[in-house]
Amino acid sequence: MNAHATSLKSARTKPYHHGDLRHEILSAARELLEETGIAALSLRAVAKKVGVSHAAPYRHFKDKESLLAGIAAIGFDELSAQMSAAVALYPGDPIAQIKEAGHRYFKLVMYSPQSVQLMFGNILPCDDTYPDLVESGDLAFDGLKNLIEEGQSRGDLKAGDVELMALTFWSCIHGFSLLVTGGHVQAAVPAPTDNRVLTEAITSLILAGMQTPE
Amino acid sequence: MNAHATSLKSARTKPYHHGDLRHEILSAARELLEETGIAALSLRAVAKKVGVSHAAPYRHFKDKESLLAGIAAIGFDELSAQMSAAVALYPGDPIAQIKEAGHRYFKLVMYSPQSVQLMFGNILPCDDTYPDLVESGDLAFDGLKNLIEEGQSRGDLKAGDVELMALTFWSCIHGFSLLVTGGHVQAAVPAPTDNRVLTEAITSLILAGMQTPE
DNA sequence: TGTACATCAGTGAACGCGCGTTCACTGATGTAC
DNA sequence: TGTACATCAGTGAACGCGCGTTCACTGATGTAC
Repeated sequence: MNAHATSLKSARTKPYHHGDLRHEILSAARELLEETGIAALSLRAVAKKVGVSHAAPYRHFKDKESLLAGIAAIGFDELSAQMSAAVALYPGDPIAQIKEAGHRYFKLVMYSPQSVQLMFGNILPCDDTYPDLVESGDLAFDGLKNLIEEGQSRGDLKAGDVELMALTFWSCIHGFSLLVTGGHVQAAVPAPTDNRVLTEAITSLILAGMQTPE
Repeated sequence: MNAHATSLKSARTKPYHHGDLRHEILSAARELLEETGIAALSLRAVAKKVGVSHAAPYRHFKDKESLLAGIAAIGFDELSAQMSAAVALYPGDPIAQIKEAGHRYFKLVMYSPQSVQLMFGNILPCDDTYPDLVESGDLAFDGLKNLIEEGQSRGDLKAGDVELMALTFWSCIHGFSLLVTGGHVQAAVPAPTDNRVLTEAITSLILAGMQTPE
């Protein structure tokens, strides 16, 4: 067995230096977060999942809250990416873009409800400690406002307070998504059980009040 | 000092038997919950706040989760009371009743966001362990559906799927309330800052799509 | 009315546990000569 | 290319802490006679 083989083997089993521990920690933490909930998420469990000593994360994160902020940041990035994708999918059609954005927002909440709770649930200090997070949230909201403005200028949407219309739409999708992940919708609405259909219906209903009559 | 005075004094300072410990525990727990959040709420802190040994709560609650369920139940009772009050305030006017209910829902979330999180946030097992809770949630939703049906039969609201309309309205108010308590609305909407006005505006906007044109 | 006794409600010590964080360390890596 | 050394990344033992829960107990209450 030569030196090369030895190094390969040790690399396979347990290299001392990890390579990309920060990202692996974030990734494992996101998985654990969704499995266990925010309250039960511990740095030690994350380190264990990655296969690293429980002190290792402190090389990459100041403390536990800083790790949580990192997770939230990824969530906001994901949200922003989904919104962009929705816009790209229906160029020049703001109504379709808004509907698609709503559906993607919903899917994101379904897929990672605990992350959303972390992003919007007042868990992290909102003030100034993590300015990036506030900015990310604002950016997503600005995107929605732009879509509504575009819809208005094209005559697809009624005139009206853009902020208010955006907030109403966001509130509705946000609330609906949380109610579904909270398990309160299956009980309330026996049919249709297909959430894709339900999201579509709700989105249409709320847009109905904003769209110009044909 | 006779026996009566002694008993009075000991009653004032520290009676052995408490009288209504269950309710006092629930009350203290609700306050602590709103102060510290669900994750940081501990049975020991509740007992301390009431001024009782940390084993005493186990006389009245099987375990911590059972106490949480008790808090949630109070929250649902409160919600139900507010909805009834809203209906009673505008007899025969379902639109006004719905608006008032929305505003009261919002105020309830503002006043006790952590309780709401406990009620709707999938913290307690939703299945069968606490059937009262599921039932309470359903009752509130049924009330809303009744209002919408009444609005439809009076010609104030458009015909349409009652479940869907109720769910849309609920989602919107729920989401808006959570976004406000999460601190995401002041940032997004600089004015109007008065949440009463904002709630009214949102409620009207969402109802606009459901109301019959005059 | 008084007494014995069962029942109830709260006590305080103790259990084991997992947590966040610190710290002196050690192994790996890269760089200057 | 080889060697010395600084820097970096991860280790594992240790810290103090607060937690949920149990348990034998004790003080208070109510009831039967």
